[in-house]
Amino acid sequence: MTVISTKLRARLLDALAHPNRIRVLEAIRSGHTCSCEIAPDLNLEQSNLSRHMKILVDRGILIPERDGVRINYRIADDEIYHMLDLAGELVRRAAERNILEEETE
Amino acid sequence: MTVISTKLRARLLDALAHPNRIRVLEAIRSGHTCSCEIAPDLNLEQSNLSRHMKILVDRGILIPERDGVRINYRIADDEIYHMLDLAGELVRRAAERNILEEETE
DNA sequence: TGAATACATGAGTAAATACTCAACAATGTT
DNA sequence: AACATTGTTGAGTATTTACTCATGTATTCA
Repeated sequence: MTVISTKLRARLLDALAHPNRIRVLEAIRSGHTCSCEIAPDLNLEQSNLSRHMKILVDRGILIPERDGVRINYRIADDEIYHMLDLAGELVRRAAERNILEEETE
Repeated sequence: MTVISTKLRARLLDALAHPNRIRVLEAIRSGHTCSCEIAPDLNLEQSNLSRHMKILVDRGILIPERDGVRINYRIADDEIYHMLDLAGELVRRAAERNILEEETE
């Protein structure tokens, strides 16, 4: 079996490791398709969002498709959402553990 | 349903988003338990590794347990490995997509 | 052609990150 | 107590990141 590059995995995880990029992906998940919708929705500066989108595209997470003046984005792989859900699950369970640990201290 | 903090999720993902921290987790997965084994195995400066371990512990990913002079680490939640596997899967599939896209260009 | 809309980018800045070396702290052994 | 082993931490540095403001580019439509 092939060893998967830790570097590429780190690059992927890193692309997801920003609150605003997570929010962008959730926005796309819930139906938004272009920056022009996402920017006001998330209250992000246009140039700032553009740079976040570039990161998500460059890392193969989003696929851009021009449609007139706008650029619609779609997720490259639905498993990305699985990743975000799993991260949420882990955070939830970590919080539970900490509560339990405090109780037994 | 509760909205999971994007900030906490980002912090978790960020903790995993470094090649050496991924390698550390793989080392622990494969049976290593303390820095004294991991440092030479991964060829990392001891103080550097110590800081990586601190990040993993602080973010609730590893749990440290003192045993004499050494500190043994164990994974707080096995789903962390699931996360790393999923990241690998996503990277693999992204690479496949790029090959296919190049062919159709 | 000129205006409008959507997006990208250069320049500058502040903060965070990863790393190294040297010194320090904790634990166990003789 | 002296020493060895393991791990932490302060200081310094280089690089990267996120952000903003202003400007530039691409596309559409009047």
